[in-house]
Amino acid sequence: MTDYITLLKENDLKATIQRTSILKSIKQAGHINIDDIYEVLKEQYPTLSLATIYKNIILMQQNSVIIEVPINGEKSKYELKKDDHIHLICQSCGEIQDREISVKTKETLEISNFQLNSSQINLYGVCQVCQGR
Amino acid sequence: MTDYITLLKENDLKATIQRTSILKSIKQAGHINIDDIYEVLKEQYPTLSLATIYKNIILMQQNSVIIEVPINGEKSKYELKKDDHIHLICQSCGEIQDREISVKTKETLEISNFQLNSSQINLYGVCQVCQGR
DNA sequence: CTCTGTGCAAAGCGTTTGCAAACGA
DNA sequence: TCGTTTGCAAACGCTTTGCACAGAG
Repeated sequence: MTDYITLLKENDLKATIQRTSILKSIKQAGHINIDDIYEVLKEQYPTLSLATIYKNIILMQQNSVIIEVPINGEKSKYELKKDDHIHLICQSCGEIQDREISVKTKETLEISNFQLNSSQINLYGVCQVCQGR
Repeated sequence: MTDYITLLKENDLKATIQRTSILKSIKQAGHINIDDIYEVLKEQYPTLSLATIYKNIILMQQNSVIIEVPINGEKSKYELKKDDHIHLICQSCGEIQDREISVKTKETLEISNFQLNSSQINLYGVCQVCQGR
């Protein structure tokens, strides 16, 4: 818990129970959308409102604590901020796995005349578990 | 025009003026969102309704005539269907450029135990024009 | 103690739906 | 002609807003 408090303060945000809880639910799920955060947290905090989640998701995005993951045809999910990475999105079960962007891949993405800030790589397919069915 | 009629029929869709016009506006813009399609087309077809555009965008997506391009923090744009490619998204002017995915890049994205269907690569940065300011 | 954050309810908007009339094949 | 598509208006559902109260620093 303490680590989320620190994380928030480092990014100029007050540490409230709502915010640390949201971060906790994101961390636990890996990638999660707003409705699911609400479902998870309202058990523990029955008075928590969706509006609060929306406000904080926007805020924590602006302050680089979390990152939006837009997914084809679905509501965006959110993940804790970390270095750019690849998302393996299973079209069968919906699971999202993270993979490092290899040095080789990075090199091949250096495009002349474009000053690259961040990269978003989503690979859609079928994960190992679902292949075994 | 004829080519859009063919394109639609090849994909099991009736060729209506609304549909060919939508495709024309997408082609011309390269990447465009629904509101902008509406803005462009209502000049020429004042009775065209937003509902019709929504219905057809969904339909043409399902029938693989067009592709959705989800963009961080913005409304999705749409492009004519073509092979997977890279989007260079300028965070300064909003322009989107397409680039081929090189064979080298493709190779580095072959991930074991994942059956890859399609890839979505968005690179956010500053385009050449905007760098020169 | 002060200022920011929360929760609730209402407002706002983008998107979808139902249906009669128009249209494509 | 027959089944599909369109346009309109209403309905819907997600997201945002305003405000009084609670809570963090």
